[in-house]
Parts: sequence; structure tokens; C-alpha cells
Amino acid sequence: MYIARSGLVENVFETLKERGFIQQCTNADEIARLLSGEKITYYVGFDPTADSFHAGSLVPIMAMVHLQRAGHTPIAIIGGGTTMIGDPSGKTTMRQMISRETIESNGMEILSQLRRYLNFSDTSGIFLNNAEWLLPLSYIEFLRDIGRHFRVNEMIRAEAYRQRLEREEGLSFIEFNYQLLQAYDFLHLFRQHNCVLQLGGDDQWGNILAGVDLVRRVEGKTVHAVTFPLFTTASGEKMGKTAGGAVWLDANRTSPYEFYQHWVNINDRDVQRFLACFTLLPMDEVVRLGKLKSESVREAKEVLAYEVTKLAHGETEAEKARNASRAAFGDEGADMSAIPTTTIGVDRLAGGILIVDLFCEVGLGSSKSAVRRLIQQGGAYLNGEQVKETDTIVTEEHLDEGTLLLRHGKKQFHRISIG
RNA sequence: GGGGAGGUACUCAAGCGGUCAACGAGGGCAGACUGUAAAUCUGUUGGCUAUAGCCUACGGAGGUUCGAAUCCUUCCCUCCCCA
Repeated sequence: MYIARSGLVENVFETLKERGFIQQCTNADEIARLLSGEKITYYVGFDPTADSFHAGSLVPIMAMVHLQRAGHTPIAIIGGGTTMIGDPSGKTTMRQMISRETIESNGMEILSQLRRYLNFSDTSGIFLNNAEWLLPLSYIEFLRDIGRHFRVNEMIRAEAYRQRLEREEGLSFIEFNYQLLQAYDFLHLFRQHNCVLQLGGDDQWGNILAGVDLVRRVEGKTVHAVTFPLFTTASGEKMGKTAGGAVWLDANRTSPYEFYQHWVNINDRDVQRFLACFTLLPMDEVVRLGKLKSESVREAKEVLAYEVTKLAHGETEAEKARNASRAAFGDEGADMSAIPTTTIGVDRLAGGILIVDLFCEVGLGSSKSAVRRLIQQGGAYLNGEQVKETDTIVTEEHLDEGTLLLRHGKKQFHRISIG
């Protein structure tokens, strides 16, 4: 069912290319040769700006998975040092500074999520925090040893900085230094772990190349860079900002059911691309599913959602999410238990609960006004029945086999069970 | 250091003494159409109670006024030009 391990696959680089992981890279032929030869060490940096990854982080993670399966050694570094600076690439405004403690605790959470995808035991994978070597740096020494290799003319010509320089917010010196630090990371990892390849999002191209240049200047050696395409969807751009919009890998933030729903609901045009990138299904299966048209596209989306959820949350959770989704969207009698559920006391129900309050309480509405609006627009449902009046009171008479099913619009379900 | 321009809701962006909870666009949400898709059309988009109303909001703090996002003072922040 899964792609064959290294050996059967002619070349991981081909695999990555075929699955749409490669946006830009330094000399492709050399990288292909490098990856098909002896085992190498590669690295990807992650920002510990939150205590969980979100869906977008799966691109680099899956790329790392493919490389590790091919026998190469991953280094995942969290930018404990660099995050204290804040990368301006692709950002329109300066990022908020984050405290060291937060960065560290975020880092731990992120590592535990990474472990679900990658093996960090023994020597098969390495997890590092660049705070370890960045924080002790001496400013003067750093300027003399590293800073002198950077030409400001070159830097400000880079797209990443130019945008900010043209915008009103400008660019602070601390942000301008970010690139030097990331480049230094690469140099450090090359020296300590013989790391010869850095991968990252395409917005990191400039930063990664800075590292490649630095290694060449200082060590006289050639190392490589690969960037991933930035998976942009209609809402992708502002994903980081809106609280409700992000899809997290942390089950407490985004339940497996909601996670599954996110993947089932993607755009038709994204199906094949996503299957290739976010699942480990063999490519011929990916292509087959990608060819499905009209209604049967849903089948492909189900497979996608199931596979991605399985990787993130395990097989059991994935199955529960799939069952719950089928149950919620048609298939009568299937298991609804994975649908987000809130338990309330019998006595509360006996007293009657205003439907508006109930929706708010379970998170199906941000405020009472919002729920009233929803009801007025005909988007609120109780046990499949449209709620017509904003002052409807829910009592035990509404119980259907001991539970209540609330619905917001077409897709958001929430179950109430009595405890 | 000198001079100039600005800081408005999720974002961009109008408003420049009352009719402003604040035009418009994007985004979000809902409805119709569908395939839990896209596109399109419609409605909606501060909170609380409600046919009315009340409260909180236009960088922060004061002030003028019957009344301010709009005027004054001051503080903070940003950008541009000159040095």
C-alpha cells in the first residue's frame, strides 16, 4: 500500500519531484546524485512560534519523511534562537517577540508532534534547538567571522527584504540580521553534523542560499538547498492570523474529526496535488484518484482525509473521524461518537436551556448575537430540524436517543450528550 | 538633529464637529444552486437585551463643546525627505 522503501525507489529526489515537493533547488543533478549515493544529513528549521504545527507544516514534514525512508538522516531544528529575532521573509509586519520560556515549551510540543512522523531515536534523526549555539555568540566575534561575508547590497536586492523596504512598516535592524543567523545555522550544522542539504518553504530561498554561500566562503565546500512550493489556498495567506481558521495538528486544538473534515472539504483541483504531498500512497494510486470526476471526487477526498488523519492521529482516530463524517453527512446509523461532543447535566436540561445559549456554550457561535443572526438566516438546526425562533428553549423533550445534535450551517456539527 | 505625512473595525481603505457601530473592497459566516467541491447570486458581519434601546469602540491620556473618529494639548508608534 505504501511506497516501497529505498532501494526499490530509484531515487528520493525523483520521488520528491514527482510528488510536487520541489519548487527551487540548487544544482538538481548534483542533488539527485547526492541523494542516491551514500546517506547524507539534511535539515529543516521550524519556528516554535506556536505550541503546535498546523496543516501547512506538513509539507516539510512529509518531505523529511520521504528522505528518512530513503535512509538519510534528518535534523529538525527549532529556531529557539532565530525566533527571538523574527524572520521578516514574507511577513508584512514585524513579528511579535516571544519569550525564551515560551519558545522552549513550544519546542517540546512541536518535537512530540514530529515524532509521530519521524524517527529520532538513536542516530536516525536529530532534534536541535539553535538557541544552543546562537545565544552564546559574541556580537563582535560574530560580526568579524560571519558578518564580513555578507554584502548589504546583495541582501537588500533580495525579494524578501525589498518588499519590506518598499512598504511603510520598513525593516528593523534586528530583522535584517535574521538571514545571517539562519546562514550561520547551516554553517554550524555542516561543521558539527556534516549536514549538506537544507530544505524549507520557498519564502526561505534567500535565507537558505545565504547559508549555502556562507559555507562555500568559509569552508570552501558546496552544500545544497531545496525549497517547497508554498501551498496557497484561497484562505491560505492569512492563515496564521485568524484564530478560527488554522488547522492544527494538536488534537486539543483541532479534533481528529475537524482535521478530517478540513481535508474532505478541499477544492477539487487540489485533490491530486494534496494526495501526492500529504499522503504516502503510491503515485499510481494518487494519479488514479486524481482522475476521478464530479461526484466521485468525493471518494478521492475521503481517501485523502483518511490517510492524512491517520498519519497525524493514528488509524483508530482516523476511522472514528471517517465514521462520524459519514454519519453526519448522510449515512444513517453510523457511529457519531467522534463528532465534537459536550456533556451537560440532566438537571440543566430539565430546567430548559435557551437554544442561543446552548449554541454559544458549545462553540457553534461566537456570541448570542451571532447565534440569533444564524437562526434568523435559517442556518441553525436541532436534530436536523431548522430552528425557527431565536427564543426556542431546549428541554429533555428534544432528546433523541439521549442526545441532541446541533448544527451550524451545512457543515458544523456538535453533539450534546446527557451526563 | 531639522522638516513633512500618518496611526480608523479581521485586512485594506473612506470619513475630518452631530444624520457614524462608522462608505467601499477583500475576507468570514449564512441562504439559494450543488457533489460536505468550484463558480455565481442574495443576505449578513462589535456586544448585550430587544420592534425601540443601552453599552463598548476610530493609537494612549487629558481637554474644548449641548455633542468629537472628526477641534486643542500631551504622550507613544510608523513612514518619507534633508543632515
